[in-house]
Amino acid sequence: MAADTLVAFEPRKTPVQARATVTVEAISEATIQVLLSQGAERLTTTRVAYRAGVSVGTLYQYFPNKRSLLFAVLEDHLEKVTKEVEDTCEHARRKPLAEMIKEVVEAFVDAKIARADITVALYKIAPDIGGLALVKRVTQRMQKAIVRMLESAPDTTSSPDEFAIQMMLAAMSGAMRSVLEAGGSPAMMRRLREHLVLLCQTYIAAATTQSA
Amino acid sequence: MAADTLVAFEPRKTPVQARATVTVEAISEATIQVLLSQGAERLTTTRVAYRAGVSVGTLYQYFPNKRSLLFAVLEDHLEKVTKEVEDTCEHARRKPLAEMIKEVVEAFVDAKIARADITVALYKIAPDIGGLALVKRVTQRMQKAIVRMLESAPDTTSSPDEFAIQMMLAAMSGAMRSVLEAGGSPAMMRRLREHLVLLCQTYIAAATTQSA
Amino acid sequence: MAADTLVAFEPRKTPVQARATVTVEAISEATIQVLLSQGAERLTTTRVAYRAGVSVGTLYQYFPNKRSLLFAVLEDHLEKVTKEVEDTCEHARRKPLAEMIKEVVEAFVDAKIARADITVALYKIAPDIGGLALVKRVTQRMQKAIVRMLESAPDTTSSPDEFAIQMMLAAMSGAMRSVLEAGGSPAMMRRLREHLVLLCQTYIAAATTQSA
Amino acid sequence: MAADTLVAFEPRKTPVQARATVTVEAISEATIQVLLSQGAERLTTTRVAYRAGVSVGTLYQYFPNKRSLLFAVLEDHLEKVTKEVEDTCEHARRKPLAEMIKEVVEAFVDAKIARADITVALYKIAPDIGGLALVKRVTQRMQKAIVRMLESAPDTTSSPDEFAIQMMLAAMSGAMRSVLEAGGSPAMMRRLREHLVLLCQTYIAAATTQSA
DNA sequence: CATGAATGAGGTTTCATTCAT
DNA sequence: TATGAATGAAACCTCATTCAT
Repeated sequence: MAADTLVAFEPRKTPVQARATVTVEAISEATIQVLLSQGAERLTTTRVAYRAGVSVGTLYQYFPNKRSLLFAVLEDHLEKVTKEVEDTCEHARRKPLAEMIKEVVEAFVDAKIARADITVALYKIAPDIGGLALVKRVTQRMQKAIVRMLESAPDTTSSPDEFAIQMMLAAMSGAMRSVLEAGGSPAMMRRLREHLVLLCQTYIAAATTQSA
Repeated sequence: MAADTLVAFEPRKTPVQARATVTVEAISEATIQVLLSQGAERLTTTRVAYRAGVSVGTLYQYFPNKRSLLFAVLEDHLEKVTKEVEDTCEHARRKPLAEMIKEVVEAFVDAKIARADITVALYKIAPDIGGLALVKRVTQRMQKAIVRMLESAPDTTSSPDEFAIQMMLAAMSGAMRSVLEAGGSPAMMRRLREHLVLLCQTYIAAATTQSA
Repeated sequence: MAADTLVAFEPRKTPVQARATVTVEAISEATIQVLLSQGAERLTTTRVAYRAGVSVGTLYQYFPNKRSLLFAVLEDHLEKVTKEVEDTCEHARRKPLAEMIKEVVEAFVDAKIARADITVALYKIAPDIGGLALVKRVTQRMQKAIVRMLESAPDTTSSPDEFAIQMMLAAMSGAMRSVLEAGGSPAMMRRLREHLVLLCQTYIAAATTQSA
Repeated sequence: MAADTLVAFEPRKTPVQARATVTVEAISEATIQVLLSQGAERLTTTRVAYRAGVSVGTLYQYFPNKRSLLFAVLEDHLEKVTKEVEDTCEHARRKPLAEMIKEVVEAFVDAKIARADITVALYKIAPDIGGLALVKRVTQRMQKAIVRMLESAPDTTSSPDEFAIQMMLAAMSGAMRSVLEAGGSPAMMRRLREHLVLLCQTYIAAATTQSA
């Protein structure tokens, strides 16, 4: 499996019968199960199919190859997290800057923590399937949502510094990753949440001031 | 290859002879070359040996298995970065807090950027070889060095918040990773450097104040 | 797919209804299309069905298995060529020997060239489906037709040498095959046509004389 | 297996140790054995390796893929036949035209008959491995050899008609193929031999006269 | 009758590792 | 000690065929 370009890994066949939809769902779910229980190197298409209760052939009816399967699962996960951040941005419009940052960071952290195990599992496979392109895509979506939100802030005049937002996102996800991969305790997670809010708030405040 | 426990993957034999040292060096170097030129999935022991100008058999004389080889390379890389951070911490003692942070962050960023390609390549293999344990180890070393440094700060009274330092390290490496993996331009790197300094300074300042 | 014995691979059900005939026709046509556009190894029943605009299930209603499908297509092709040769033989009765040969050879060559691409495509699948038996069958039909024709020749006394006719057919189809597979140009084809006439005429003349 | 272009299918590794040479030989031999005993569709790399008494891995050390294996075997066979024709051409120089033709045709027929089973087996796989290019190559070699031979003929003035030689070769191999595939008896083979000589002699005589 | 989801045996190929030379 | 030939488990993926809907 080589992580090539940003190819679309759409399911090879769109399920038209109800049965098929169930099957696709089962396969995706099984992929996560196997990933969690066996690890990335033991994740084989055969095993996934077995876990999903279908034959390998069936798996390959819906996913042209292993990468597309992993890609779909990763995409699904990132989509959920991104959606939550976007929604939060929408909700937080017109609130004070600090509050905005707080809500976004918390939404992000909570989304990741809620799916902690999947998140960690996906970290491992992302490089193998060109996850970078995907990550870039959702990062841009989040950035755009945050920019829109910040533009509605009542207590700032300058337009938001896009680079700073990128930095914030990078720091935020990077820190999350480090902690999640290290397998932090719930208590740890709570402190992480608080501190990440603080970190982002102070940074954005400083960056905004500076670039103003 | 499963990322099991924190087993030591020390080279099987300590090279006492000059020739052996050269060989080990050549193999390590070849590993990086292959990793960079062919990617993680095309990194085979045979290919590495070929690139190093030795036979597979010889490779296995110095490394009991593939993981130990990759482990050694990763360890070497992390060691260098960590050393540089530690040295910088030593040098920066008794300077003002902001200056301390600046120097440490810059040392870290510069070390990573100087070996950008290797760094990115190693990101990909780390999960496969239990790189987490290694990362934890060096993170602790850096944390300890930073704590020692901060304790010598003339402009703070409270002892440094260890958790905050962890957070800072996590944010710092996480942000670096995001940007490096995205393949940022040199200009991007320069801004990254500045902003990361700013981010860490404001965060540590805030965290120190808060926990005081 | 093993090329077993000379089993009849008749379509599983005789299409009594018009709709069925259309379907069978479409499937046969699709088979050729796929063969030409994708090659023999990419010729799958699913693909053929898709190209024909029906489901695999439907395909299997009319052809018990893949071999029978290919067999039918090959049979159809050979039938057409053979028919043309037979008709020509009928038309050419009582003409001078050389003229007879000329007409038969030209009929054969023209039939093959008119369907050059199909001919070449079928060469590839014939071995896989026991095409030999089929070829033998039509060769015998052509031989018989030629014998009947030659018996009506006004300028020979001896009855035709059956072996020589076999040889002629073998040489004729073999040469055609070589040239078609090599992808000869139209100009090449024209010369081939002339020379093949010459070759057969001289050979038959010699063989007739000799065996007389 | 797609019959792509005229790629060189050289063994991936040139055997340097004596053991390796033996292995390559065994694999090639086993390929023919399996082809003869099991047929083209049952010819799998696993089976070949097993028959050769080595592991699949070993097979793939010397042949990068299945096609290259079959290609090598086909090449070897064609080489032998071609060599025999070339040698015969050399020997037959300065003899009368009819004698020349006779010797060449007989050399060709004999070479094919001596390896009848292999020849037939190879007919089946040739299309799958781009055998056409190979056939073209050896055909050209034989043509060239024949031209050189004919130029030394004492009883002709005009230089030989290249197209006619091509035709002769096509007819000759085509007829051989038809008869061999039909599984002719030894008696049949003997008559084939005689008649093919006659066919070629008369044709070349006619073609030479005509084009003169 | 038609559909298309499901099957699963089996094929090709890779590659970490061993061991006789 | 170095070599590189040999191993073989195991991975990915295809496709002819069936059968419930």
